[in-house]
Amino acid sequence: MMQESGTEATSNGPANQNGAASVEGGARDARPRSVTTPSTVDIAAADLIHLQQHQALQVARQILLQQQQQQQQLQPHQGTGLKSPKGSEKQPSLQVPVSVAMMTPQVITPQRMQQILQQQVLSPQQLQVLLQQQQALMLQQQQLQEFYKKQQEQLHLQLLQQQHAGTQSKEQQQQAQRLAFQQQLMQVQQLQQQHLLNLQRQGLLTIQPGQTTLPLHSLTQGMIPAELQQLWKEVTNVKEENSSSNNSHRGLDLSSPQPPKNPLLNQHASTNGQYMSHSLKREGSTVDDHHHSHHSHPLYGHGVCKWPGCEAVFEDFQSFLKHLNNEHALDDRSTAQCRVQMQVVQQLELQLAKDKERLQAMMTHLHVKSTEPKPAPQPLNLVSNVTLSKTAPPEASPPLSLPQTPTTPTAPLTPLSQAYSVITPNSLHHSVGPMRRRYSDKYNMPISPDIVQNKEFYMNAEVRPPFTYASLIRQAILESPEKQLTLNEIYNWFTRMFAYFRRNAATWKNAVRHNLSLHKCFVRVENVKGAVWTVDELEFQKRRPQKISGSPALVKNIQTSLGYGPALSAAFQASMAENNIPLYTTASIGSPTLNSLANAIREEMNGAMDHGNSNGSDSSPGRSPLPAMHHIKEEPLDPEDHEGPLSLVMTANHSPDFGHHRDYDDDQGHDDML
DNA sequence: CGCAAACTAAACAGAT
DNA sequence: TATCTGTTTAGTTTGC
Repeated sequence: MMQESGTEATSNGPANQNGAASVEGGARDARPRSVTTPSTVDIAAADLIHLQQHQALQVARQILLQQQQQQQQLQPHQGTGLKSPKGSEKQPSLQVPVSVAMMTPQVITPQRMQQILQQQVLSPQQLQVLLQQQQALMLQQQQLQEFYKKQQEQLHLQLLQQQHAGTQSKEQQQQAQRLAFQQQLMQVQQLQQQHLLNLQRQGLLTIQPGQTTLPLHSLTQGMIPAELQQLWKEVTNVKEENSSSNNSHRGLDLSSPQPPKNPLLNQHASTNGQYMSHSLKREGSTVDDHHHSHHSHPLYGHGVCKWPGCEAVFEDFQSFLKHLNNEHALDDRSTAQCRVQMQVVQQLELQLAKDKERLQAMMTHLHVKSTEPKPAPQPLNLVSNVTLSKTAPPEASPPLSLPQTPTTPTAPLTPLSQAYSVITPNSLHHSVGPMRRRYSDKYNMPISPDIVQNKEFYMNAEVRPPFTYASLIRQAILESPEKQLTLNEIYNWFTRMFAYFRRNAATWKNAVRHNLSLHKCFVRVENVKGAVWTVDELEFQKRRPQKISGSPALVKNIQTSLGYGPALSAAFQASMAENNIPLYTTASIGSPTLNSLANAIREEMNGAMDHGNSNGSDSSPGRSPLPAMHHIKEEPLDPEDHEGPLSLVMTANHSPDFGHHRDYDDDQGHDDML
């Protein structure tokens, strides 16, 4: 009885209602028959990014123009252009790219929010979404701050050390400077973009062909040339100040050729530029060390100098350091850059703050008490307090699990969101919500990449993971050193990895057992101390193909992924590497989606694809792979042991969503299993 | 609508 | 005996 899961059931559906657009379909390619998603838009994620970058460049150019104008007065000649398109520098005009003009960037203005609210009464899920976003924003803010601090530190160091370093070619510096601006602006924009994408993903924000809402506004609007000019002035002043102050310290600096211990640098040396994506530090890893810069020197990664505008490659960190000292000595430009960046960041923060306030107000208005007044990164908890009239259903209990809300349909998201999900930082909450029972097969893909990446999320959020039990069990087993686990260990894995499984133990444990027995891919092996379960990968893979061939949509997805996947991921990787912003790449927010995508693609290719459509009929018993090892459970004739196909779609967007937290059931939660 | 897959519940049996 | 582990069956939900 308790289960009554019944909960909602209903709703679901309407994934597409709001104008969600299908990213995939559109732009990227015209798949033979693209999916059904008719609709709307098609702004491929990649396009979005490009667009933004383009805009960012434009903005940067404008800024540069301003600066140059000023500089020119001082030093008439300066030349050389950066790689960027010509001319930009000389012309005074601040041309705004058409694209920018068209976009009329706007963020989610209060009005927009209102619209959303009005359109559909804010459903609990939506609220959750909002809350999550808010959290995300806060996180981002924090990261920004960190980043900023680092930059400052760095700057300071450089100032001290290199004050004396001769002034090298101005031109070089100028170039670097320009690029630096561009990159930094882009970085900031990306931040916003993330936010936006998240919103879009949630369906709260819809992008339509005609009207594209892009985050740029903050830059284009927030930072108008005039402001920048002002900034520049400030900067120059500061620089002077610095230089004067530096003089006083200079003696010290000179004495020490190498920067006084810069922890950062030292550490980096060890990593030697290796840029590790901490986003998911898989296993061991210390808890959150992502803060520690040692992970990645902001200016050095992948053996490349990350100094804006500089892409020099270095073998070792030492070389890089030299380069840094020589080529990027601290001077006006560097200082200026930082200053500008500061401003930009501030602008963004303001923006974020505003949105945050809005959210708060909204929530308050809706009687939702958010626990998160403070920007604590605590993921997912906010929601907990939502006071919904709903009674917590035994099953999904979380307050949120509410039944239906059109917006965050179980069915995960519209195509659009799916597409985006691939690109956006998954970490942020996929909207889960309601999905009560099962998520479409699409989510059954091999979760490994995904699960790992969202690990923290699932560990803390009582969100039902969008994977089938079979997938989860497989994951648990594969993660174990021996690739085998006892039933109890599997249980433990579930509870450890998913907050969701800290409750209703009887139910899901039963399901686990059921799955173990039912699916051929799980092989029971007698062991000294009992029995352990292993995974017959072949069997597991076997099932996937069926689904694919079966559903056009899935097929299409895969095809898309395959077709563009590589390109996309490559592009992303490049782009990420390029602007790799510690902010984004690092932390919990992680943007692993790209990796996820890549991994997913890889997996799919390996598995599913090869079987391809081959058999739609079913598992051919005959050819069943040799029993890999262990004895296979003898199942003479199982009626329907056909395993389910895990569909492999790589949509990364499961929709987990925010967490409800544990406060709820904590009490009963884990104990049962433990 | 039918089918297949997944989920939930539960009965049942053997092992501890 | 109680609990755990495994197997099965049945009913429901969901997506295609």
